Amino acid sequence: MADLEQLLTERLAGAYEAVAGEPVDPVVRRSQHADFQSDGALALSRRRDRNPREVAAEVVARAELADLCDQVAVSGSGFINLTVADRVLGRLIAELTPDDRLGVTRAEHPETVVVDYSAPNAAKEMHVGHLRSTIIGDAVARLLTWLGHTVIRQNHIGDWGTPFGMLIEHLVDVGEDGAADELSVGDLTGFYQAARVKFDSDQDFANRARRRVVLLQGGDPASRGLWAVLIRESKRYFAEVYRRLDVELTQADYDGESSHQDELGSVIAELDSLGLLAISDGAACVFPAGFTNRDGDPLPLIVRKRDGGYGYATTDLATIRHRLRDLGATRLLYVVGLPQRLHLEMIYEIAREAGWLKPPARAEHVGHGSVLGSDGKLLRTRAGVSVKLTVLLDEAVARAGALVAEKNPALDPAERDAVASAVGIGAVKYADLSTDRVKDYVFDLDRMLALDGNTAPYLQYAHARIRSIFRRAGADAGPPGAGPVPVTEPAERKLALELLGFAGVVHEVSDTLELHRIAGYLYRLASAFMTFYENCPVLAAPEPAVRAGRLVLCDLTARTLRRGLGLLGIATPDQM
RNA sequence: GCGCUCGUAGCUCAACGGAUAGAGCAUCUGACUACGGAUCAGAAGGUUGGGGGUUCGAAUCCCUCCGAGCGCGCCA
Repeated sequence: MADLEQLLTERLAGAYEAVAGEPVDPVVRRSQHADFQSDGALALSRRRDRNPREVAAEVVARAELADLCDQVAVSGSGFINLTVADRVLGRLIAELTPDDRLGVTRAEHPETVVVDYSAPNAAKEMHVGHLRSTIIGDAVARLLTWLGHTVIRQNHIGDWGTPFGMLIEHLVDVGEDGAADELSVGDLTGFYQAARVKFDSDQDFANRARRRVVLLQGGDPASRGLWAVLIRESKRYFAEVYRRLDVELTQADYDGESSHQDELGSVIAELDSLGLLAISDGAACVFPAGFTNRDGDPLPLIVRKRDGGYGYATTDLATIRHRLRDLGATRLLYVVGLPQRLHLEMIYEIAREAGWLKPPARAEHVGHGSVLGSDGKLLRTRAGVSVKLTVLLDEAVARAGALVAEKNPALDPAERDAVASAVGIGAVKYADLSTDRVKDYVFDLDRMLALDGNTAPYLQYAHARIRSIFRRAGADAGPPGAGPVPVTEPAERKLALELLGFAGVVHEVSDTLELHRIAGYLYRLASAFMTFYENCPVLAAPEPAVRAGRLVLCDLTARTLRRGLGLLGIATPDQM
């Protein structure tokens, strides 16, 4: 089944082409003034030097819309307004009902997509700075997976580099068992800070740490063993955070910096053989085209430091080469904060110059803004450090729990905890995903957990209400009607039209990755349902056919909310 | 200095180049003898930071100025 917008577009496109002698685009979109509108006549009239209204009238006369639209009106300025017939809405809703994909077709050209997200640092606790990448990346991965793409999730954790010298030495000091105890309680920050303090205050320790880095990077087995303990404990901790966040990142998705260390030499050799390498101030650099520094000189990416060591830039190059050459990805998504834009653009450019990144493959920076505190600055604790993610989530869930206990005291405690988690975590995620991701936003639990407006609890409540109808209806709900669904009331029409719009939104977002458009859609859908719910009795409908039809609308709404929120990684409890 | 991102109602945010710029909160008015009032209906609230330009049409695209945040060679 084609979606409604598509159906109307096809009809009108034919008429436009007949009038114009050439294709006209765009043709049909949703409208506040009617169900749909077409503005093609305006552009066309300009090209033909004709009155837009006359052009529109001619198009309408040629288009065969009578079987789809009750009403086709031409505005004074040349807009064509389309009002879809009730029976058509009813038929399309009936067709949509048995489709468990809700009208969303799989991608015509499935591809291999790498989604790089979350990327916390090993041996450090996750903080609010990791929140957005983790949530956005997870939603992107869920969405593209559902559309039929082969999605490779990559958690590029910071598990390599100079800090590990001091961390390993501290591990030696406290003993492996002691360290495991210390780390397993999730106090990674304490462990890191203890190491840091010693490094800064104890000259002997600092020297040991530096030697340890050399040993580690030289492949010393004992050092690697100790390093592995730190990584193992870190991953254990990350897994717990991901479980709480309901984020689909697993052991298999780790692709840390350490996993590309063996490739660095070959990356540099390859760049050198291509003539891309230059020595500047003793460091091996690549100067990608189109980048300049503050003096207007070419801007280098340093791939080998003066001391012979490698930095993150080289690792990033090895990683992008691996993803393109070995994994065969054609779409690389870097879900990383906006401040890293320049660095990533340089990496992409070098990958192009090296011949690794070439069409149809492309790399996209799915950049996002920051999480701010109520003062409008980066969210920090009073002590000035980043807020721990677990602290943030604990508070969200606790607040949600209090809310649930107040609003629905009858819920048994175990159920209440599950709902509190779904609502609390959902609220945090939804707040992040419901605004344009390039903008910063203020972290405000009061607003996130509000029961009115564009929030997760509002959408979850709409879903729970529908589930409640079906619980109450019980067995006598009967099977969904097979025939056309009666759609006559304004509230029914509005709801039906929204339901038919899901596929369009999902496909649009799969391209732009503007997830807030899905959120906006779901909010409109939930609002339309709430209005319907107030105006159109379902179980007490005047006649059986209407009742059955309204149950179909309810069912479809619940499934769309559930699926839509599911794509965003947000749970939908049956009651709350 | 150069670059990136942003600037929309009192507040938080929407708006594929389309008509009269929409929601929620806060403010004011209404609606519980119907399926969960965690709701719904209505009112009021705007020179889309300023100024130019392109276009039949600009919050959106281009230029410029103002303001905010962030980047710009050996950290990640």
